[in-house]
Amino acid sequence: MEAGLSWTDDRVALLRRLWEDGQSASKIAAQLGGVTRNAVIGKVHRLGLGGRARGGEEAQVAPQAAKAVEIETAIAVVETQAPEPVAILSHRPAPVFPTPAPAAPEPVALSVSQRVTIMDLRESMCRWPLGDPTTPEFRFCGARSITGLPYCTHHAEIAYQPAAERKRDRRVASFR
DNA sequence: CCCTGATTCGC
DNA sequence: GCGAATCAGG
Repeated sequence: MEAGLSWTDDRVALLRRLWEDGQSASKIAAQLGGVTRNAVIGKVHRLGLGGRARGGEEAQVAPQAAKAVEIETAIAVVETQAPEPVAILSHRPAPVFPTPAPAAPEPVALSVSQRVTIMDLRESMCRWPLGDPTTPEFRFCGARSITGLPYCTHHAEIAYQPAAERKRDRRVASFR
């Protein structure tokens, strides 16, 4: 389902854009998907884009890129620090996807939802998707993931339900 | 330990 | 051409 990942014209174009925009290799790799930061760096050099961040001294992040990251981070921080009204749990908005069965409201102690953009998502963070991937509001859970797994304890329970049990006790993972 | 890019070199 | 391994550094 995810085959043919290679340096197609559009992927190269995106790579160029992001690299020239000052994004780091690892972040670019994350956005491209299917490649490591090494692959990105290797490609950058082959494209002759290398030597960025040079010019005399060490220029870390491009101003505009820094600004963008700054904003993204600010958003993440705000959403994280915001009191996150516990009440919202008992009064949540309608699910994005149709919910066939009532599906138990998951009384789980969601306490703090990190919510991070792909920019801030790291290996040790829960990769459970939140929201519509096609919108800028899209986020990943971001909570501390279980070592060796891509999800936090909460989402791992949803993601890895025993086949047998899942058969009858099916619950809809409406990505919320 | 987290991260960064740079380089090498077998494939 | 590709990218893992490795290196050098913050």
